[in-house]
Amino acid sequence: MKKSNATKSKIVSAAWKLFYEQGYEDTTVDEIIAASKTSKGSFYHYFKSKDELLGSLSYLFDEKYEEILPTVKTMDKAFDKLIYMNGELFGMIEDSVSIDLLGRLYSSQLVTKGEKQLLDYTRMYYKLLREVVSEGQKSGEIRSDLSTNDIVKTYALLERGLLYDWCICNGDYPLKDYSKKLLPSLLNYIVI
Amino acid sequence: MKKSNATKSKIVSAAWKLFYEQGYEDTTVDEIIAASKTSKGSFYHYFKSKDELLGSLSYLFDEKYEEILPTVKTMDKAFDKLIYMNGELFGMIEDSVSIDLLGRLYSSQLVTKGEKQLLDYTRMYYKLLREVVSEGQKSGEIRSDLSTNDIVKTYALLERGLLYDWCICNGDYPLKDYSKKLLPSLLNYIVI
DNA sequence: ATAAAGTATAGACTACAGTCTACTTTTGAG
DNA sequence: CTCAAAAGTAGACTGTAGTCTATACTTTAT
Repeated sequence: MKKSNATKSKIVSAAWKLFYEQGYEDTTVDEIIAASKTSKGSFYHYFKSKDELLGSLSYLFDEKYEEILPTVKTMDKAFDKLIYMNGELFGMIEDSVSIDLLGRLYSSQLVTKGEKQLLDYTRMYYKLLREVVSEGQKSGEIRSDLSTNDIVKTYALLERGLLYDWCICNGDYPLKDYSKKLLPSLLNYIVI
Repeated sequence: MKKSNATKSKIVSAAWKLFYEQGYEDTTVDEIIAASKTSKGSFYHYFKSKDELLGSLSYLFDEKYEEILPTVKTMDKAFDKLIYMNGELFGMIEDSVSIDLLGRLYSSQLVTKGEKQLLDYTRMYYKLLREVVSEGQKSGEIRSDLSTNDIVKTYALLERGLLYDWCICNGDYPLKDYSKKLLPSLLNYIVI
């Protein structure tokens, strides 16, 4: 087990390098194992499929949330926090995530037999959302006749819907701006 | 061109039969052409890919809309029409569409190089939505500071979001009921 | 120390989506 | 009616994701 993490991360970094250089589809598993000097056996030991490797893209969202956490703490309205978080996330996605890879992620999460990282409720993404919503409920700003989890699930559903749409339209409109126009209206139903 | 439609529909019906019997993934193109007594050449003449064939599932939605059209006409509020249409559609999906196939459809539409049937704005689905929204705007029930198309796009986005979520959760909650709770609140922003 | 069990690596092999090339049938312009 | 272009059919072939079997390395238990 000693070398395990070394091998796994060699695979991961080679894969992401290739994905960004050539696109997901045009990168073969054989290329990944050649570039990382590993083998099919190792690759499929660590990942159920090529898609599962792609799933780690979800955790990029968490890094962003981690990064903006301090700023979020300084804001007082839960509603504003949510809008701000969405803006930062979508801005980051627009600027630095390949739409090909994002689309592949959303596509593969629907059919994968492996982990569904998008639904991993232990992720920072969900943790922070729960916190913000729960506080908003305590302060009376957000309705309490719905559970925190229900509201978080709905918020996540809306973000996924926006991202799904952006991907299926090949990113031919500005994601962050579009969401800025739409999300606040949609979220109105959670405030009192 | 005489036999063309015959061959195409032999392929289509064999394919759907097999998809429902064995699932999408477990049905091979070779099986489809064997069952339909056609050939690889024909298959790929009519469809860019196995996924494109799956795309015709979208048109099932249109049939439903066609079916409920008379009832919709009898209703007066645009808002009620939209909610009713959604209920009927989602009810039909819940009852008679395999979630495996729906998930595959939503998955493949994100990555297909072929037609994106979900975005085919000539479909009955979009036609009827445009009609309802446009009438609602004329009667002053729906806000007119947004274009009919923008509102229709948003409505479609929400439905896709709801369906994406239902698929990714493996259909482990009742789609129609869930939407009945959520959609009216979300749609509030389109009414005056 | 050594055996046994568990974990990791290797690469040959398989299954299947999709391509390619050659052939056949249909269409329609003159 | 003829014949050239277009549309359709056939199946052998290719590329690649994923499987399988064999071997090597690591850990734990006695």
